[in-house]
Amino acid sequence: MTAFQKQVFAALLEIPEGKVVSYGELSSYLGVQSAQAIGQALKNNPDSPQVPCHRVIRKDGNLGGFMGSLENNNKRDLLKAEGVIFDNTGQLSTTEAWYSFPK
DNA sequence: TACATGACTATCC
DNA sequence: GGGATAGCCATGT
Repeated sequence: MTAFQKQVFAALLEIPEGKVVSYGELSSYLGVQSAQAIGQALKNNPDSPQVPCHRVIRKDGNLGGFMGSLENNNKRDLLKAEGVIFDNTGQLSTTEAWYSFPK
């Protein structure tokens, strides 16, 4: 568990229910300029049920590759239950779900 | 220590 | 507008 990962997860927990953030925004918030670093931290997610890693999506509104790695299409429904609507192609259907970090 | 990889993004044909 | 390219940072081998 690196300090960087802790920051990633801490930031994730600040995301209110029904909101999502992009890798880029998250990385900027943490002070780095690499969204891939975020992905690395997330895929090593030690607390998968606790950390809402499914609230981190690509900047273009696509869920990204983690969806297939996890379950099937249940993630979309899970997010939908939280208020984040995706269409059947895995694209974010509403721009109102985007969350901006206060920093 | 050095090189390769990735759940990404921005730019350039 | 869509595909290819090159930076980007942290990790793992």
